[in-house]
This record gives sequence, structure tokens and C-alpha cells, in this order.
Amino acid sequence: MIQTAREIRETGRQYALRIIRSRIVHLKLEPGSWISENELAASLDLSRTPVREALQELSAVRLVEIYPQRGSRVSLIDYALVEEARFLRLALERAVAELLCGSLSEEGRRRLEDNLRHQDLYIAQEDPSDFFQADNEFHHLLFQEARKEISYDMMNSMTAHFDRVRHMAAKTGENRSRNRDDHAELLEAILCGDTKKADRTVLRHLSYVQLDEKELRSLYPPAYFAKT
Amino acid sequence: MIQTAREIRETGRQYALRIIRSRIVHLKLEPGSWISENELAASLDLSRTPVREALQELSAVRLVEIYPQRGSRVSLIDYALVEEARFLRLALERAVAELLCGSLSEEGRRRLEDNLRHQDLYIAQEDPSDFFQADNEFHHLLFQEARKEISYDMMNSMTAHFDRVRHMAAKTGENRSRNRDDHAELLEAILCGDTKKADRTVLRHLSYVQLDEKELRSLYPPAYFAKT
DNA sequence: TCTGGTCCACTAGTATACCAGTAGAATAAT
DNA sequence: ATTATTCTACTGGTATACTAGTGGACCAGA
Repeated sequence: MIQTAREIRETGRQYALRIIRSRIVHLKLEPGSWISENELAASLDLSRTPVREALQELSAVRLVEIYPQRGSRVSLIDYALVEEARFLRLALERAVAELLCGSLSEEGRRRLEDNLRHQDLYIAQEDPSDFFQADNEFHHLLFQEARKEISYDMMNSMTAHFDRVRHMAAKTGENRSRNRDDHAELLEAILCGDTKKADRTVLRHLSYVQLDEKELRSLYPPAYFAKT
Repeated sequence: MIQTAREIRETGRQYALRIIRSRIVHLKLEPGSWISENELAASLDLSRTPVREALQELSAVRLVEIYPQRGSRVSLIDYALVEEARFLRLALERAVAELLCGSLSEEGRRRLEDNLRHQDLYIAQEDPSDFFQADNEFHHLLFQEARKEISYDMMNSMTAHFDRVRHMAAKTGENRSRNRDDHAELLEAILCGDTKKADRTVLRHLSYVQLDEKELRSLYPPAYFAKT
């Protein structure tokens, strides 16, 4: 499921970033644990330089905390940050939807409709990862069509906080068909230029995943969580 | 006006980032010009490492473009990016204002009111930089009170695109008292929990600076601008 | 047992060395 | 003169070496 091999043309820094991020999200690197640039470099078969650059990037979104001359550690689970990731995504998705209302290009419409067909294709499939990817791509397409790719990247870099708790909760009812219908409804609203409806749909779409903090705290070591 | 000396406790990377960013915004490094890590390192009296890390960060927001094994250059003026900076700020400021409506702490209220008093103090001052700083601080405080500091940092890292064209236009009528009044009105709306009014105020406040692309293109070399 | 001080292993920050890859100049071939 | 080829100087990516600074282990003295 998780791609670990270094891809062609992928630079060491990108590779390190991808793997370390993945290890954090999947708790292979535990919240609060100290991480050594040297160890990481060794385990990734890289030198400290690209590893260090990756850690810098992760610390920018507080997924890693760097204490100069002391060490670095994986950030604790901080619901304020999970919430901020959600906040950021909601704010941007709403703004993008509003922007696209009535201004979506023919080409953009075609791409989004193509994507919806892919979602239909994957909806009944055993392995959910294809649908998952199409889902992500749908939202990415919206940002691309609105020419707000950097905002998308920023938002994406923060979602790791969200992904981590989602992975911990694991069983969050993945309702694919509901998601697909939301996507279709959103696209329809955008095409009609119905700002209000688009806004409502985004709001609803992004409020499904309710990650109960209390439940999670009961399932995992208290040391995983920030004191708030 | 521009602080160039390296501050105490400031790491080489932070220093490099601050200076390079400033040089780009103030056109000391021209749009489209090629920059050499070695030259920058020499001029900042640093090695390539911290300079390189700063450039990585700048390239994340497309202020610098890195072409592996070929070179790096200062990004051309791209109105799509200026617009994205504006978009990002507007989306986030609106969301923060909405969030704070009715949930601003006593402490937060005190801080913002203190800041408003500072703005009053600096409003008639010859040198505009004090007011400018207080203005920025006001918005920063809003994000702090909403506990959305990372979003603020992200937004801030993109404003360089905006700052650069603003600096080029130079004479954009800085109307301090109008800005101050907007701030006061926004705070009032937040304190009253008047979401609608807060939203309107933010919208108006952020739409003053109209940077006419055509005018700017007539004042500066065509080579400064991206083809769009 | 406690206190204060020395030392030591380790850290991140920085400097430097080396590499592969690029583009353009210089050269050679036609 | 034109094209093909080699060379060269430079780039960013990576590896490695060095430094200052940190905190804990250890120890001496009470």
C-alpha cells in the first residue's frame, strides 16, 4: 500500500520527505519520540543533508519539532493542529468553490467529469485506495482549475495532522458513495454558478469525518497527546 | 529602513531567508535574474548550506525557481501569483474573523484594543513604518487569538508576491486612518458576534490596494513580467 | 544523601568537498 | 559556412567534516 521505493527522478530530499511523513502518519515514528538525523539518514541510505532539509519542511507545519543542538522529535498529537488543518482546508475549499462558480472552463468541466466517472468505476472495488486517490484528485483538480496550486500544496502539507488521527481512528466509516454524490453535487452547483449551494455542499462534505478526541485518547498512550 | 545586520540568536538560514526575500521584494534582485548560491553565500558571508535552505523555502512559494544542475532565478512577476496571495489572505482572514465572532477571549480583546491604541499613536507620525508594523501586528493577533498561527505563516510567506508589486507601484495611497477605522470596525463586529458585518469589513479592507497591472507594465521592463 | 562541578557523547548548524548533469564555447569535420 | 563533436566552466544535489552548544553521567566533597 505504501510506496517506499525511491522513484526515478525523485530527489533525495523529496524521497526523505515522503517517507518520513508517511512513517509519522502511520505511527511508525511515534508521537513524541526523538528522531536522529543520523539514524534517519542511515535508514534511508542518504546523507544527513537531504534528510535535514526534509525535517525542516516538516517542522514548518509542526509535524516535527527541532530543538537546536538538542535534537528533533515527532510532534505530539495536538488537536489544535488537527483542527487547524481542517480549518485551512475548509476555508480554502469554500473559497475555491466560490471562485469557480460560473468561471469553470470547458476543459476543467471535462476533467472533473472524467474524474467523476473514475470515481464511479472504483466505488464498488474491494481495495479502497483507487477511489481514495480519485477523491484526492478531484479536489486537486478544483484547485488547479482555480489556479490556486500553491494554496493546495500548503493545505496538503498540513493534512498530515489530520491523516495521522484519521489513521489512528482507522474505522472511520468510509462512505464512498456519499462522497461521490457530494462531489457530483458540488460540480453541478459550480456549473450552475450556484454559490450558496456550492458553499453548503463543501461545508457538509468536509464535516463527515468526526474524530473523537476522547475515544482516541482511550485507545492510545497518553504520552502521544499534547496537553493542549 | 531595511534591517540587514544579522540579529542575535538568528540562525544563518533565517538570516539568509530574510535578506534574500527582502532583496527580491525591493528589486535589488531583479525578476528573472539568475542567482548563484555561491555568490549569495559570499555576499552574505555564509556557506552554501544555509543559503540553499533559504532558497528551497522561497521556491516553495514560487518566489524563486530552481532548475537542477542549471541554476536558480528570481521568479518573474506573475499576476496569477499576486492574485493567489490576495486570494489566500482573503480566504483566511474571512475565516478567522468568522471564527472569532463571539469567541474572542478577554485577553484577546485587551491585546487588540491595545494595538488599536498604538495605531492611533502612530497614525500622524511622519515615518509610516511604525503604523505599518502595528497594522501587520493587528492581523497577526487575530490569527493568534484564533489559534491559526501556521496558517498565518503560510499566508505571510506568499505575501512577498504582493509586497513586490506594491513596492513597484510605490505610491499606492497609504490611507492610514481608513485602515485604522477598518480595524476598529472589524474588532467591533467580532466583539458583537456580527458575522455578516465582520465579513463585509474584511472584504472591503483587503480590496483597497488595486495594483494596476497595465500601469506597472508600462513602468518596468517587459522582461520583468511572466507571459501569463 | 545531597550538592556542585567536570566531562563526555550527542545534537543541529555550518562549512567544505565532490559529483552528475547542463549549456554554451571551442573545436573538428564536412 | 555549416554542422557535429568535444571540451569546459558552472550549476544544484549530496556526502562528509567540523563546530558550538546541550544535557546527562559521573564523581568529589560535604
